[in-house]
Amino acid sequence: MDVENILRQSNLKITPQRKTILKVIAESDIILDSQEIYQESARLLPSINPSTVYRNLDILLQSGLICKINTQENSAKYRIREQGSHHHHIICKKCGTSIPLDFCPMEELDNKLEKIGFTPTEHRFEIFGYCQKCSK
Amino acid sequence: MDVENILRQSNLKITPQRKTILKVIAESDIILDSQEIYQESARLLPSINPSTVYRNLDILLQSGLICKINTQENSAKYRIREQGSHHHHIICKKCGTSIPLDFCPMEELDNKLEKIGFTPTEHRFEIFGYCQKCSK
DNA sequence: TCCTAATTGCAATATATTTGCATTTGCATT
DNA sequence: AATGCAAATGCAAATATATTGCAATTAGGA
Ligand SMILES: [Mn+2]
Ligand SMILES: [Mn+2]
Ligand SMILES: [Zn+2]
Ligand SMILES: [Zn+2]
Repeated sequence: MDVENILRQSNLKITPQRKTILKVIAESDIILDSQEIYQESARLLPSINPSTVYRNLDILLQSGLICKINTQENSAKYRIREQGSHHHHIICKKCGTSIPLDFCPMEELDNKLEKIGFTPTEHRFEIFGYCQKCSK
Repeated sequence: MDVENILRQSNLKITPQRKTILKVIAESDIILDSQEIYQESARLLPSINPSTVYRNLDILLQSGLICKINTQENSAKYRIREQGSHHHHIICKKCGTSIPLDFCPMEELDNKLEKIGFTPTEHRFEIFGYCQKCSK
């Protein structure tokens, strides 16, 4: 689906700025920080302002369209959140409910692993416990 | 072991500032951010300067005495790195080498899980791949 | 087309962290 | 114990990152 319809589906107003920002994030094959998102957006839409980028990152996050990754570096990174993409689960030991997570620990480790020369191929991450209903 | 000997073991000069900073991190039962580490250090050693805290956090990190955690919030958090404490592994599929990690993804998720009312009891995190030797 | 709330740009502000530099200090060596 | 010197510190200034108030603009439904 194209950026415009994705925004419509989330009941977000369609503005050139918002479309550009989401497009930049969606079409990047690497995770980007706010600076990079601003810079690339400004290349496509020179009049765009950093505040607009920050504000839209918040809105897109809240709408669940993007994910925020906290890396080793000092600025947060963002990536598109595609349904059906790689993800992990929280699993309730009582009722079996499986809640998908929008967080993958690998994203924070890629730098570190590269430094020690380790080439990851698979990983496993699962959280077990009790969901809200079953903890009561 | 006491803070002074830990520093000596890592060939770090022993200064009142460094001792205080490490003590604050070591004796806290929660992970602290740089501000909190500065504030608590300043309570014990009023003359200490924020720059000194930042510089020492870097040095202690490099020496492997503390771990840096990247949380959802805007500032990094730190905790002591105790040998034998909870940790995860990187595992080489060829030679079987198991490398311990000083990173636990749970630390970044505790806030998020609490918000959705999930009470975690166990978790699993493992990375598989090829170590430096075996990738060649 | 009109209306209104949402969005934007801009400048000011806030917060977190880094850096240059002069001074002080830990500690190895005499 | 005195000396020498690299390492560490304090301080102020600089950077980097993110937020906010406000007036002007704009999207999109009525
Ligand atoms: Mn799933
Ligand atoms: Mn182990
Ligand atoms: Zn994953
Ligand atoms: Zn863990």
